[in-house]
Amino acid sequence: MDTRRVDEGPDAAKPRPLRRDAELNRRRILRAGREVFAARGLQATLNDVAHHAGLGVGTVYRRYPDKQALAEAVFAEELDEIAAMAQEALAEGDAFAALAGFLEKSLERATYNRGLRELMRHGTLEGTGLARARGEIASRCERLVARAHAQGVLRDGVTGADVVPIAAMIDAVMDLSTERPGEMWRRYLAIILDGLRARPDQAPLRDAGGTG
Amino acid sequence: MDTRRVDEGPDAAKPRPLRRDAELNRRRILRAGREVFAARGLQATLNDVAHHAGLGVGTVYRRYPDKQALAEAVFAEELDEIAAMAQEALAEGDAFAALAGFLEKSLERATYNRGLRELMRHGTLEGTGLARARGEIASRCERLVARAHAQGVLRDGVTGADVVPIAAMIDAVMDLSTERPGEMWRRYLAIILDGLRARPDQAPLRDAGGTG
DNA sequence: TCACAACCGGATACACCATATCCGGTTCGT
DNA sequence: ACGAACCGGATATGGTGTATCCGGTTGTGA
Repeated sequence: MDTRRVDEGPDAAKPRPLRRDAELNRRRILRAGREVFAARGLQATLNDVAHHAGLGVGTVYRRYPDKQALAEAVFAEELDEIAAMAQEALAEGDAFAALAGFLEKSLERATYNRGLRELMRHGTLEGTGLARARGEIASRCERLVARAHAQGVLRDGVTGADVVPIAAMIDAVMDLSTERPGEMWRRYLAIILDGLRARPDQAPLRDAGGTG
Repeated sequence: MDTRRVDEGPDAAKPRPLRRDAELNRRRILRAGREVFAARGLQATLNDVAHHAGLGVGTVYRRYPDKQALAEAVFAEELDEIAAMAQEALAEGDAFAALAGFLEKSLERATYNRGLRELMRHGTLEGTGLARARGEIASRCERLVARAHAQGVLRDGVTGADVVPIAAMIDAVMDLSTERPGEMWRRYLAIILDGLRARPDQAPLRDAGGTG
C-alpha cells in the first residue's frame, strides 16, 4: 500500500513534482523535440531527440512513453501559437486582409517546420491531445470567413473548411523544392487568394460537400 | 567466345527475343505493376507485384532487377499517355479552356493512381528513363501557356513551370481525404484556375524565380 | 553526513520489413 | 529428346525504429 497519497482525493492523480534535474531535463527534451521534429519531421526517433538534447535515450523514454506522447506535447504548444495568430487576425478591420494575413503568417511559420506541415497534411488529429487546439483554430477560421462574407469580399461558397485544404496545397508547394522550402509558395498563395476573392462576373463555386 | 553475335554491329546490344512464356509473364508483370503501384503507391514491393501477377518473386526479379526498373517501365507508359493528352489540348481553339481541360483530365487520371501522384510530387525524375516523357509534357505545357497568353486570357506572369506546382497542390487535396480521393479537388482546381485568369484590375503576380 | 529513492545513460534485445538470391524442378524450342 | 531458358518461393541479409534493463550517479530529506 502506498501511504504517501492517502489524503489526496479519490482520483487526485496529482503527479508529485519532479526532482530538479529531472524537471530541467524535461524542458530540454521538449525543446529538443521541437527542434528535431521541425527539422526532420515526425519520423524522427526519440533516440534522435535524446541525442539532440544531449541526454540518454532512457531519460527520454521515462518522461514520454513513446513518440506520440512527446509529439503531442510539442505540437500542442505550436498549435496554440497558431490559434493565437487567428485570434489576432480577428481584430483586423479588413476581413479579407485578415484572412489572407492569417494564412500567410501561419504558413510562413510552417515553412521551416516539417513536423507541423506533416501534421496539418494528415489532418484529423482526432483522439489525440491536439484535438482541442485544432478545434480552436477551426472555429476561429470559421469566424474569419464569416466576417469576410459579411463584408462581401469573399467569393460565395467559401467556407472555413476550405482553410485546411488550402494550407495543404501550399504545403505541397513547399515540399516540391529539394532542400529548403524557399519563398515560392507565396506566389501560389497569391493565386489562390485571388481565386477566393469576390468578383462581379463570377461563376458559382462548386459544392463544398462530397466524398472528400 | 560467343559466336552467336558475331555478325551484329559493334554495340548492337540487341536482346534476343524472350521465350514465349517469358514474354507473356513480362506483360503480366508490367500490368500487375501498373495496378499495384496505382493502388498502393511506389512503396509497394516487387513481392507484392509478383503475387498480384500470380507469379513467383524470382520471376519478377529476373525481368526487372529492382523496383526502380519496373517502375520506370510502368510510368514511362503512363507519362506518355499524359503527354498525349497535352498534345490533344493543343488542338482546342479556346486556349484557356485547353489548359484548364488538360489539367482537369490529367489530374482526373491521377486521382486513382497513387504511384503517379507520388511521382509528380517528388518531381525531378532527372537521371531516370522518365526524363524524356517528362520533358515532352513540360514543353507542351509551355506551348499551352504561350497560346493562352497570345489570346490574352491568362494572367501576366504565369509560366509553363507553374503547371507542376499546381498539380502538386491538387494532389495534396486528394491526399487529404482518408480512403479514396473523391471529387473535392475539382473545387480547388476551379479556385486556382480563377486565380490564373487574366482580369482587368489585377495586381502583378509575384516573381516566379527564386529559391524554390 | 547518511541513506535511499529517483534518476541517468546507452548498450542491447526485439520485432519488423524490404530486398535480393539461390537452386531444385519445370517448360519451351529445336 | 535434350539442353537452355525459365519458374517458384523459401530464405539469407541488412537495415531500422522501438523500447527495456540495469549498473552507476545524483538529488533530497532526515
